[in-house]
Amino acid sequence: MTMRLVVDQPFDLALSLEMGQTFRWRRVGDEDVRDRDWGHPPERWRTGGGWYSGVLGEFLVHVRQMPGGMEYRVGDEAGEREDIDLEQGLRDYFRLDDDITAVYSEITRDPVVKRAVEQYPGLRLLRQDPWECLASYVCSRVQSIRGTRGDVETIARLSRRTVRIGDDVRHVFPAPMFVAHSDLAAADPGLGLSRARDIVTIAGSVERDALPLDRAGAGAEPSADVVRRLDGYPGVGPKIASCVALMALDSLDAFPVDRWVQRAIAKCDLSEMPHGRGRRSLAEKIECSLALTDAQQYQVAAWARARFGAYAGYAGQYLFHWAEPHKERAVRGDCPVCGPDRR
DNA sequence: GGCCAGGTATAGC
DNA sequence: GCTATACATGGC
Repeated sequence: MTMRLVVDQPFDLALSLEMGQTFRWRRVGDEDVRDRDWGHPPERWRTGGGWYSGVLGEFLVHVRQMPGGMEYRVGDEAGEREDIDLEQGLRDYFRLDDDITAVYSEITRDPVVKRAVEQYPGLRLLRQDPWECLASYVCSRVQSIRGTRGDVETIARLSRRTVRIGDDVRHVFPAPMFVAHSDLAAADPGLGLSRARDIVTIAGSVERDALPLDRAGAGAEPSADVVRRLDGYPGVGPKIASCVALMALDSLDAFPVDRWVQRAIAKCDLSEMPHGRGRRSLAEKIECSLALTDAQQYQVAAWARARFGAYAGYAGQYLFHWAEPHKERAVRGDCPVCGPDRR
């Protein structure tokens, strides 16, 4: 049975699912979600009508965009559960109760963010499962989005628990316990030893104490504190910690700084960027795409909060997405201070 | 073969 | 606290 969900604000399903904030959605019928050619105008990649398959908690869901909202269908196991409010579950996952118009009016005060929003309207943050989000972003460490998808799917198979809609069979993402006592490195050689080891270690830690990933608890404190705590997991630094806080723990002002966001920020007015203590100013390092220290990433996040406001994380997602198709490599020799980029 | 990918940990200053 | 470097794998 297919059901409808009304969405009365900008909402681009394909963009929100495929841009690389989450890694387990697939187009139904395709073997894989292929990387889009983001450089083309939106008409080129907006699928409109195609079904997507994703696993939310225990359930398999298919969704597709329709005029005025979206349609969805679920597997039998979910259809039989009358205690589950699927529609509300989807509204929560897609953050449809966020007032995206209000978000836009906040973050588009910055002209660079404004351009990004105008180019990719309807890009939404998602509210992901914290443990899956954390494991996924450890996989994403210095890896392509495509490769990350493969690794996350391999971890999912560890649960050995499948759900299906028709021919579409997917795996439920395993609880930390399964991963903690698995040989992940053997299951996924492509993941690499260090990432596999970190994920297994984190799984054990979360199995013993899931409090750092508790959404309700995180909601009560400043995002900077949430991020700092996640930063303590092995193989997790400021960037991954910020991603989890933003995309799973409702810290909408968390601001992950990766290569792309750093490149995008270079286009912003950096006059208010703190100088930093190093030989080069923080602004210079950003303009020249030099590596930032952990402390400097936190300084940039604080700058972003001051500049973009309480929804700085939304601004960051638009900047991430906007930077990628431009594919401008770091400054490349025209930086008077640093010379050729060395990142 | 070289460069790149939604970074992090570590040694050395 | 900052800088440079190793790390591990696959795609182009």
